[in-house]
Amino acid sequence: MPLGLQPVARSSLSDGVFEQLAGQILARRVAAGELLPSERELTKLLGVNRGAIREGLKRLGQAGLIEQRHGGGTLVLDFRRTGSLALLGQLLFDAEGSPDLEVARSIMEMRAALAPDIARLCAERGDPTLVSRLAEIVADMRRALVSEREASDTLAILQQLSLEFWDLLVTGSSNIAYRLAFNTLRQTYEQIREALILPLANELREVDDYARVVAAIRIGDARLARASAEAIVRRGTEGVLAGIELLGQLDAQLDAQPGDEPT
Amino acid sequence: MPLGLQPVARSSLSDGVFEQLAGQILARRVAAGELLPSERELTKLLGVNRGAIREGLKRLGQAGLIEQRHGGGTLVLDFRRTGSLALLGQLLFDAEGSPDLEVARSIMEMRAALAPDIARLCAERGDPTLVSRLAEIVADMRRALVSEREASDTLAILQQLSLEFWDLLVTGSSNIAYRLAFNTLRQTYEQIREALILPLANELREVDDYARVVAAIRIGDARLARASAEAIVRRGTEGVLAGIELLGQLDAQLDAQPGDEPT
DNA sequence: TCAGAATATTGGTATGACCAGTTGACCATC
DNA sequence: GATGGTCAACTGGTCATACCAATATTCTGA
Repeated sequence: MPLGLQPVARSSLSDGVFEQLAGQILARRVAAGELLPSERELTKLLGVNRGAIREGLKRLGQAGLIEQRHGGGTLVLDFRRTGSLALLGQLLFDAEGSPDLEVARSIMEMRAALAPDIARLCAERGDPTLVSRLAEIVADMRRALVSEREASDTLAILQQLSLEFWDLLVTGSSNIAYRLAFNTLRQTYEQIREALILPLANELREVDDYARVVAAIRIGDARLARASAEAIVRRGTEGVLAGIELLGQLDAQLDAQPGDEPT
Repeated sequence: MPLGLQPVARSSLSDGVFEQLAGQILARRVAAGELLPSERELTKLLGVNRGAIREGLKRLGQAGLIEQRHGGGTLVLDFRRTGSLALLGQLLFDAEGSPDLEVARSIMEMRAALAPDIARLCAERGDPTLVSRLAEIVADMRRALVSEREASDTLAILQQLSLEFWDLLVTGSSNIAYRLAFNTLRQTYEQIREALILPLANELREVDDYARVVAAIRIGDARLARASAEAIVRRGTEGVLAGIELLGQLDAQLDAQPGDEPT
């Protein structure tokens, strides 16, 4: 009885420092080029000791949001020029917790651009054991489709299998940049995983597409692998873009009868 | 008289902690699943106080290399599954300072996959001011080509202009994921910038290709923009892959008469 | 044999001190 | 007026020490 339990989220003070400051910067409540309050001031503002402040600031620096200058204060950078891909996760949700549709769209677009090339490389370099493992996943997908679960359960399972499928492909591509980018995209993706189940339904259900990719890799046909992978992600991209379009129209309607003022 | 001076490199102790530990982990001198020495031990091993250790560890955590568990030690993660794209820079050079050709190849492949889609989005969404700025860059490239500099200077200038060209395109694509990925790739790219000048020569000199991309964006022809961008990066990718091939053969020859033993 | 308590170890937090760069005001010099 | 030096007041960087909180290990007694 797994019960779907998860480890209780724990977070340190420095995590809180990081998230709060990152949120402020990404929401442009502090402009690039300005100075952050000094570390000693931040201890008062945030109510934690200086060590925690510094740990959080180091993370902000690594994320490309700030630059600490000995004696000269902490400079806020323009994250659009210096920010790292890891910021996608922070950008996906605004302060009120509602997802940023443009960010979601961006992620889907990047996925659509990378996936075909990943499959291509996989076909050029892929090894036999990889192919058999991919085939197993496809078989699992087929089983999930014909099982007598509820439709939403089936989709969730397919989504999980699909993730594993792409994970294997990325590994098979032997491209460390793809591997690392995939890690980041996946982490971000997890945050909106459930919301994407329905928009991605058309992509997830077309198991034949996945089978075509596997077949192409098996015979080392890079061009076919590429095209087949493109066919997969196209369905999903279309679904998500359509969903975003819909939500955008909804927002527009809500804006016609505004509730609260922006800051 | 600019003299070609650069800001003196400075680095804090926690930077040193980060780099040393990251280097060890990325070089697999500590395996995933193992525990790092405790913070108190690290203070002795590295000769710095615990605050600096912790700041460095926080950065390692953000980079996806470790996981700190209250009371349970610091776990080394498998960076291939959890590492962020920002690690590319660390991975590009090994401990002896020689570049990892596979990493370089990965970067070029990712670039080749993203560039066409960036141009495509740019054509779909690009605004007129963008086009005029792009046209200026192309004009500058033409000027650089016909000027009477040394060939290497010309290429360096072209390389710089090319970077600005792509930077503008990325901005025009209105895709935050591309933007952030570009930042990271660019930072890594800077480390081997000079070494890439010659392999990229064919790409840099074909200014007409760049002009075609601009023209396509101007008329909003996404398909043409995509194809033209692909033509640009293909030249560079081929050049670099050929160069890597060459170096690989060289290494193989050197390995035939080994000099020192691996650790 | 094994639950449960005691202990050691680990990361998390707090404080206070001092070092080391940066900045700007002020001033002497040229 | 421009230049360079001095000084005080910041700022981030480093250090030592203590204690809290969670986990791992050992010991103990039923």
